[in-house]
Amino acid sequence: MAKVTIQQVAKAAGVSASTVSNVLNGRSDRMVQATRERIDKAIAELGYRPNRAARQLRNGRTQTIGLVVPSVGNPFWGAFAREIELAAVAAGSSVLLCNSERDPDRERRYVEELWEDGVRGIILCTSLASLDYISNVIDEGLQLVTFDRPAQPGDPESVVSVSIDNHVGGYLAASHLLELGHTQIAFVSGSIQSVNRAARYRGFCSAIEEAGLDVSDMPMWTGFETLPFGDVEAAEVGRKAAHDLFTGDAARPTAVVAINDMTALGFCRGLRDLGLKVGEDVSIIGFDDIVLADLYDPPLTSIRQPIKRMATLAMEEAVSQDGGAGSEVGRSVLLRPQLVVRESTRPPKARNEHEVANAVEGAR
Amino acid sequence: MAKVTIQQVAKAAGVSASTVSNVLNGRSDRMVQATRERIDKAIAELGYRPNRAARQLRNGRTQTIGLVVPSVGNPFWGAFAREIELAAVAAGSSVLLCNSERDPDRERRYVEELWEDGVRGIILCTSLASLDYISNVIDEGLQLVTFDRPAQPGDPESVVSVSIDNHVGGYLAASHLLELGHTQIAFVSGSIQSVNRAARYRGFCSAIEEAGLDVSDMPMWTGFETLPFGDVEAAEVGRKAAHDLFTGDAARPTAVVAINDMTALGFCRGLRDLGLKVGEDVSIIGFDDIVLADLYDPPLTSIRQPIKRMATLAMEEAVSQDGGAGSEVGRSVLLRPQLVVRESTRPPKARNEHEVANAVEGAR
DNA sequence: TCGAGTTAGTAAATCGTTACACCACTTCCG
DNA sequence: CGGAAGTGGTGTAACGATTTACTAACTCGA
Repeated sequence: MAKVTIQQVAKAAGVSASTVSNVLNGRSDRMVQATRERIDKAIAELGYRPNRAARQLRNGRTQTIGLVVPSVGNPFWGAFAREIELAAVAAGSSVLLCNSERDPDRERRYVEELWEDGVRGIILCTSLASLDYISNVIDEGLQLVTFDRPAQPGDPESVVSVSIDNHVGGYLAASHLLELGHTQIAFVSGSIQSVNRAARYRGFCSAIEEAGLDVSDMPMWTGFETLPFGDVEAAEVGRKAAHDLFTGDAARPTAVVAINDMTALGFCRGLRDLGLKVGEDVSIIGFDDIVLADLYDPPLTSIRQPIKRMATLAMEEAVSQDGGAGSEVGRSVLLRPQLVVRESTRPPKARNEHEVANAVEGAR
Repeated sequence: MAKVTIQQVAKAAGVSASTVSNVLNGRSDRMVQATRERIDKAIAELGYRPNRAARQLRNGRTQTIGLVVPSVGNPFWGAFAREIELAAVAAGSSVLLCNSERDPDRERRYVEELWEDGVRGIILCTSLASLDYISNVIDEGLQLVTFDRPAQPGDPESVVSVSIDNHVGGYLAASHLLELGHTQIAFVSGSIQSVNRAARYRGFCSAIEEAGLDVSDMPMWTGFETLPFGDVEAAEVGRKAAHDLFTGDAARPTAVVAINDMTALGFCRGLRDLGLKVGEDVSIIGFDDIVLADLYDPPLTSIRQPIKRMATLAMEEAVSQDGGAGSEVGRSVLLRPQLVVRESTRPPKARNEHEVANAVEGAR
C-alpha cells in the first residue's frame, strides 16, 4: 500500500511515464491497443492512484469544489450541503465546506482562499446583491455558481446562478392565505437586505394588491436588522416576531408569511408562549419545506424548493469546463417553487379581537 | 494578484528561497532579526501565500481534515459539522465534507481516499463496532478521531475517540421518566447495531432495573433493522414505531425513550396521526437536544450532547502533531450528557386503557 | 529509391516548496 | 596560533505528474 507512482506503473508496463500519463488523460488514441492494455493492467495490479498534489501543482486546479453556505447548522443548508456532496461524488469531486455565517467579510475570505487553493469551482450561497467584493477572483477565471441568489444586472458575465423564482414563491404563499379568506397577513423576516428576501416580499405584495387589498395595511415585521443569523437565530427571529405582533397595540394579523421555515417554526413557538394555537388562531406558512415542516405539530404549510434538482444543477455548472471569465455567457436558472399545503394554514376563525387579547393576557 | 512564489519573495528580500522557507516554517532563529524582518516585509508587500499543492507534494500532507458524517442533512450532524468547520478555521484548517449515509462501504472508501489525498486527520462519525475495515490506513499513520463512538477494546492504539457517555445518557433518560412515575416505558430505535445505541440501551436498562422493574416488561421497538437512515429516515422510524406501538394489541407504554431527537420528533408526529397528545397521553424524551427540540410543540425533553465542546476536542485531536500510529497512546474522551427537561415529559395521566383505544379508533 | 507523412512513443523541463548538505566567516579556547 | 564550534546563511535535489518537442520506425506514392 506504499504509494505507487506513475513511474512504477510505467516500468511495470514497459513504457515511459509520459505514455501512462496519456492514458490517464484520455489520450489513448496515441498508442496501439496492446500498449494501452498493458498500462491498464499495470494500473489495476499496482492499485495506482494519481497523486492529487502533483497534478494540481502541474495543472493549477483540483477536482475539489468549494461550498460556501451561511451555516450547515441550519437544516435547510444542511440538506442542501448533503445533496451537493452526493452530486459531487457522482461527478468525481470533493467538497470543501465553509460556513460564512452570513458575514460578507468571511464570504470574501473564503472565496479568495478557495480560489488560491485551486478549487475547480465555487458554489456560493450568498444573499448579497453585488458580487463586486469578489470580482477580482472572478476575473481571474473562477467558475462561480451562486445559489439562492438569482443573477443581478451588474454581475460578471461568467457567473452562473441557480435559484428558485422567489417572486413566485412569495406570490404563492400570499395567494394561498388570501384564498383561505385571510385579509390581515403579516410578512415576517429577519432582514430584507438580501435579493431573494426582497423578491419574496415583492411576490407577496403582488398577490395582496391583485386581491384588491392594500399592502400598507398589512403588519410587517423585520426586526433584528443587523443581527447575523444562522440556525438558532432564524428561529429566534420568528419567536420575537410573534411576541411583538401579538402583544403590541397594533392590529393583529390572522395569518403570517414567514421568510423561511426556521423563522416560521420560531414563530409557532412564540405563539405557543402566548397561548395561541397555530392553524386555529393564526395561520402560518413557511418557506423552503425542510424535513421538519412535515414533522411539526401541526404540520407546516410551506413553499418547497426543489433542493435535489437545484443541487444537481449547481454542481454541473461548478464542474463544467467551459466556464470561467471570458468564455461562455453565464446562465441563470430559475426553478419554480411549489406550494405544499399542510395544516398550519386554515380559513380564519370567526372571532372577535377580544378572544385573542384574553388568551394573551392569560399567558402572561 | 498573479500568483507570487517563494522565489519572488526571496528576490525581493535579497535572500534565498531556503531562508524564506525557514521563516515560513518557524525556523526564524536561524537568521539575524534584520533578515527576518526583510522577509516578513516582502511577504506582506507581495501578498505572498504559500502554494498548498507544492507544499503537499513536498511534505505529503495538507492542513485539510476530513469529516465523515452519516448525513449533514440530519440537523444534529449539520450542527456538528458547523462546529467542526468553525473549529477548523480557528486551527487554520479546511474541512472536506463526506456523507457516509451510514454505509460501511462508503465510509471505508471515503477514509481511504481522504488519506491518499493527504488529509492531516479524519474525524469519523461512525457507529461501527470494529475499525478493522480501515486498519490498513490507520497503520500507515492516519490520525483518526472517532466521534459518537467511544473507544473499543480492539481499536488500534493511535485512535482517539470523542463521545458522550451514552450509558449515562440512557440512564438519565429512563430515570427522568421513572421519577415522573412512569412504569411502562418503551425504547424506540431504528437499529441497535451501533455501539452508542447499545450503550444507551444498557443505560436505559440499568435505570429500569434499579427502580425494581423488569426490562422484559417494557415494550421495545427496533424495526427497520436493515434500513439505512439519514435525516428523513430517522423521523420515519419514529413515526412507524408510534403506529406499531399504539395500534397493536400489546400493552401500550405511557412513556418513550427515543434513540435521538429526529426519531422522537417522528414519534410525536406518529402520535398526532393517531390523535394522541404528546406529553398528555404519552411522554417522550429524545436524545441530542437539537435546536428543533426547543422549537417543537410541545418542546421536547432531551438528553443534550455538548456539541461545541466535543467539536473543539475532536478538532484538536485531528490536527495534533503527536498522533499517528506508534507514537502516543490514543485517548478516549467521554463527556457527560445533560438532561434538559421541557414539556414533552409529564407524570402519567390517571386514565384507563379505554380512552387511548378510543382515541385511536377515532383517528383511523 | 527518395522524401514526405504518419504512428507510437520518449526525454526533459516544469510546477512551488522544502530538507539536507554544505560553505564562508567569526569566535573561542587551550 | 591552530582547530573546533557556532553563526547565518545558500545550492540543489527531490516530491509526482504533465506537456512540449523530438525521434525512431514505418508507410506510401511518384
